Amino acid sequence: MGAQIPETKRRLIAAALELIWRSSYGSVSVDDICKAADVRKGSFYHFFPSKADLAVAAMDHADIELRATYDRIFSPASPPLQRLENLAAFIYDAQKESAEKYGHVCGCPCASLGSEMGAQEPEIRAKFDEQRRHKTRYYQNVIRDLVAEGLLPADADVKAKADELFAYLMGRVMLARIENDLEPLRRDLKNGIFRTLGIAAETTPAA
Amino acid sequence: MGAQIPETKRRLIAAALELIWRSSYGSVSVDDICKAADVRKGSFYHFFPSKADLAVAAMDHADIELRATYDRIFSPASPPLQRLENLAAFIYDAQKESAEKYGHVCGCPCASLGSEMGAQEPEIRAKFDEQRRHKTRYYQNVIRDLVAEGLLPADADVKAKADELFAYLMGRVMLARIENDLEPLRRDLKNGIFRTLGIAAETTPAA
DNA sequence: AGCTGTCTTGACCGAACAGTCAAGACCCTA
DNA sequence: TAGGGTCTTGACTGTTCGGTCAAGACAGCT
Repeated sequence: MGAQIPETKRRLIAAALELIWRSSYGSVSVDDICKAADVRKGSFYHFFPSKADLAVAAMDHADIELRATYDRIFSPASPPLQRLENLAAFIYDAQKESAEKYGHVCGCPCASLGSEMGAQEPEIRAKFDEQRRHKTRYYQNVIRDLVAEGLLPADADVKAKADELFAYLMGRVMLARIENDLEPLRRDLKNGIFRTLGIAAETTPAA
Repeated sequence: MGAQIPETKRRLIAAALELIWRSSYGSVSVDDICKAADVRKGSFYHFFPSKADLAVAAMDHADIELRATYDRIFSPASPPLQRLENLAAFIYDAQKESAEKYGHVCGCPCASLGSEMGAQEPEIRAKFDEQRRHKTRYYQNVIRDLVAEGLLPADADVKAKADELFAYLMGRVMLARIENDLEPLRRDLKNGIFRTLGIAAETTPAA
């Protein structure tokens, strides 16, 4: 199981993810990635048949890195409303960190890659879809618990609500990147999540 | 006023918009655009100082082309709920048309460009922001009419709701592009708009 | 006819691009 | 210690990239 990824390959993936996240797939060359990873080009093509394959590996890496965090955010030990607040806070914090580190809000690398290259590289689209389904499983789980607690009606369409939540969050994060603006995430994201799911929000926007 | 844009320049803008919409900024070269517009490269650089400047002009063109359509969709002659239904139907129809014409759902060219290049080309970000503000003016207008008709409470935050609607629609359209899937637009967009604005939806999802 | 400004042309540039390859270094196992 | 698979290296390929340029075509004006 433990795939035992070689150090060089790991460095290439990490460098690619960082560079593509900051700018874009098309703006980052294989040479850029090799230089950032301190790896020669021949090694690159030893591990990856093409630049697009590395991009897919980078998407995978980004997703897998987040799994422990998502397990913590959606821990069944927390009440479901708390989990949603955790999610909103995490998204804001992660985007804020990217802005401080790279000078601008970086959004979601998988969504940006999917938008830029999904049509031309089917494997990128497929990887995005896989990750979308993976994330909506967390959302479905918390929605079911909201139903169980009576915070959502028993006949709520769990799958539909989870899909709506994914679309809402992705849109908000991408907009934050495009506009380079964290403020709407800080101010409105929590209420937006509640509204999207149909939970009566008692809170006012963050000051 | 009538800026009198030369035919050659017009062809370059149209070709650039089409090619970038289909694929992406980074995947389309100046040569590609020139070939599609049947224009020689020297002419290109006579009209545009750089590829990025053409992209901004293409965003402008895309937006201006839509203004008459938006005026029709949001005509004050229609009841406000009808305007929102018009909007949902237009978005679906436009995306469906792009899918039939180009083989896949193309999303919004300005959002894709903004995501891909906004960080590196400030003028692209600025143009996107200008267009976002322009569109939210339509949304604010219809929200005020919804308040006037008692469909929204008198103390509704018009600007906040308009911004939420923009984010929701952009997210939905970008997701349709990434996943190459029209179905959620057809099935859920109308209800999603109502939910985003806080209007009690009496309708069930489209079959 | 001559001038001027706008537009067009096609050849041209150096840099950057994705990708290749043969040769060798390294490490495990036999 | 010999062999073989994995990895590394750096030079290399042919193409394409965004952008430049000088020369000329063409129109409108005088």
